[in-house]
Amino acid sequence: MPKALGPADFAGDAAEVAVTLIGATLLVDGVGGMIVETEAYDREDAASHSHSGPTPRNQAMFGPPGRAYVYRSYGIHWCLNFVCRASGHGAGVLIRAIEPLKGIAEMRDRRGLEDVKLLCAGPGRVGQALGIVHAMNGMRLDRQPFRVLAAEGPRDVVVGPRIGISKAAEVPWRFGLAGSKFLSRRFPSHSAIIRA
DNA sequence: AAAGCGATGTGCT
DNA sequence: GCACATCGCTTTA
Repeated sequence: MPKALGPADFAGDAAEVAVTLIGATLLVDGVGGMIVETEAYDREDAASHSHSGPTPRNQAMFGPPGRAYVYRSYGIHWCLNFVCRASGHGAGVLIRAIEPLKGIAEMRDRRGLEDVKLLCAGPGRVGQALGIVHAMNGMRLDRQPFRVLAAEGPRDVVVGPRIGISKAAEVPWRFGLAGSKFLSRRFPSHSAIIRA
C-alpha cells in the first residue's frame, strides 16, 4: 500500500513537487486515478496567479502547503492545484491530467462522456470528473474528501513548456508521464525526459 | 489537421 | 474594458 502524502511532502519548490506528483494517485471521495500531467507555478513567475501577491481568489496559495487551491477558469471550470513550499510563498502545482482508475462510472456520468482517455485530459476536465467544487478551496489534501498516495518506483517524466499561458511561456514547468495516453496534449517532440 | 468562436466569472489596467 | 493556468463544437483546408 503506497504512502499517503502529507504537508511535509509539499514543502519543496513547485517544480520539484510537480515532478514528485507524476505517478501519484489522487482520489476525491474515492474517485480518481494516477496523476500523469502537472504544471508548476511560483510567486516569482509572471504566469502565476500568485505573482502579484495575495488576493481573495489566490489566498489559499499563500496558506500552508499540502492544501488545495481551487480556482474558476474562464468562468466555467473548476481547476485544482496543490499548494507547496511554505506559508506565504504563493507556490502551487496544477493537476492537468489523470489516468482514470477508480470510479470510472461516476466520472463518465459527471462528464457525460464514454471515452476514458478524455475523462481527465485537461485541468477543467479533471475538475468536472472528480467533482471539484469551490468549497474544497483551502482544504487539506491528507483529509477527506482527498487522498493523495505517493508514486511507487521510478518514472520517466517528460518536461516541456506550460500550456495556455502567454507570460513566461518558455519556462519548462510542464511535466508528464512519458508514454501516457491520458495527457491533455502531446509534448513537443524532442522534449527532455528525466528519471524521477 | 487546424483554426475560429461562444460560454461565462474574476481580476486587473 | 480586456485578458485569462479551458473546453467543445463548428468551419475551413
